[in-house]
Amino acid sequence: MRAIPGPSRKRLVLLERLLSGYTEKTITSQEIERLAGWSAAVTRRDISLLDVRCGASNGYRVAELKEALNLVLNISSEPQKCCIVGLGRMGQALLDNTELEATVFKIAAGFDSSVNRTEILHAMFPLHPTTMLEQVIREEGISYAILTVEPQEAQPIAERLVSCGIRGIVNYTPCVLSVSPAVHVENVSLLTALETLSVNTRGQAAGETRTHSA
Amino acid sequence: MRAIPGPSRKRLVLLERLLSGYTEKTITSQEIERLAGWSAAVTRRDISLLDVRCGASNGYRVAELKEALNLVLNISSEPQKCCIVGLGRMGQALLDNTELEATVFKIAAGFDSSVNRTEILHAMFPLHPTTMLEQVIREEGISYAILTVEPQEAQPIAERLVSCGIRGIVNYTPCVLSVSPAVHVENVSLLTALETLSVNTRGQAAGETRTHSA
DNA sequence: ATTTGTGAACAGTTTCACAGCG
DNA sequence: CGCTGTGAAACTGTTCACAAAT
Repeated sequence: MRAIPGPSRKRLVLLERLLSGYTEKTITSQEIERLAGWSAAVTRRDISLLDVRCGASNGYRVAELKEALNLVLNISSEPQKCCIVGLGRMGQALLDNTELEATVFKIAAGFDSSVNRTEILHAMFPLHPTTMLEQVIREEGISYAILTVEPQEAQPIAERLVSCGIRGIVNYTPCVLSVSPAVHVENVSLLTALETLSVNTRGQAAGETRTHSA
Repeated sequence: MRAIPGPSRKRLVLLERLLSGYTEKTITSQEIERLAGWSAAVTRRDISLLDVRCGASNGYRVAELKEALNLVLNISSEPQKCCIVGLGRMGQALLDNTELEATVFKIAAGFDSSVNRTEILHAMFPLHPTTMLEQVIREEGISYAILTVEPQEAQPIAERLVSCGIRGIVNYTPCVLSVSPAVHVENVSLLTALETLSVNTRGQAAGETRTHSA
């Protein structure tokens, strides 16, 4: 299978999210346009990148689409282990988040530099002092890190995460992380998001009828 | 001034974040490449979209760059009002978040459908039952909403937010919101972010030496 | 009749390469 | 000499429009 271009990747993730709550048997590219906000043509292109060809005329079979999406998004096979680094307000809010319950993503560990916190807090998975970071990530085979530390810790911790082979970081800090090109970073801090919303958009660029980014 | 193309917008936001913690007087496009992960050439293009021309030779003057970025990101002038809708775990974590303290973004109200919560919780700004949503947003002139409600509430609340003229939504739910093209949505749910990291990237698309998205 | 899948045209974005400035 | 700023080229991504499929 070919590599999926950047913009399509983002849309395919949103399409997976969209279909997860969709109960009809089939869906047309026009219906996706209505629900997701990007053009039907672009959806047909995106889907043609998958290896699904559901014939024609009555739209895509939802079950088949979901399967193909799970495959390309890597969320079909084994569980994927994550860890939370930083157990302040935000980290704690994510601790008992039910959002990942029915998914392949499993939180396997939590870290904080305050031993106090790691001993007092309760979770469905073990909490460790940050000194154990490298050891636990390697032993558990953790792929993704959720970064919820204080800003001044963000860059040094990111470097440690990269050094022990993490594959991607969900960055809840407003810092820009300098990491090896091999490691993916998703910036999801409130401030970054608000600034992105706030950008002057007098005369939007083509193809951007609706701004929709993951 | 011309409209800023989509990809440049995202990078300019990250550049602003980057410079906020940068103490040198000047910065070169090569230094930005090292820190942010995209090419120096693309940075020079991005900056040329701003109306800064800082001559040549010893890099950009950081102060001048910051000013131009604040202008184009709309974060120079008056405070911009936000509200939090949904005061569960995540909403509460954002309540006393210090992240927005030194910024133009001010949280002006919080909403929850449980009156219990709005009465028990403490914040620097008033908390209201969700029934008051439209009235408070209009009266306060709130521009942005931070959506931290339960998934089943996400779409109906989004529609109410749009109907009372909100300009953008930071979406902490894993739902794809169907809203008018005029309203921007930033999807920052943990699940969406993890799925984006997880996408098969054997053979990345060009220009994507590092994945960096807001 | 409706909707997919795709070649071809178009539009947007990045890279290259270098003239010109400090 | 190093670095910016930018034409021009290369490339990526989107839209159009229609033949094929059901």
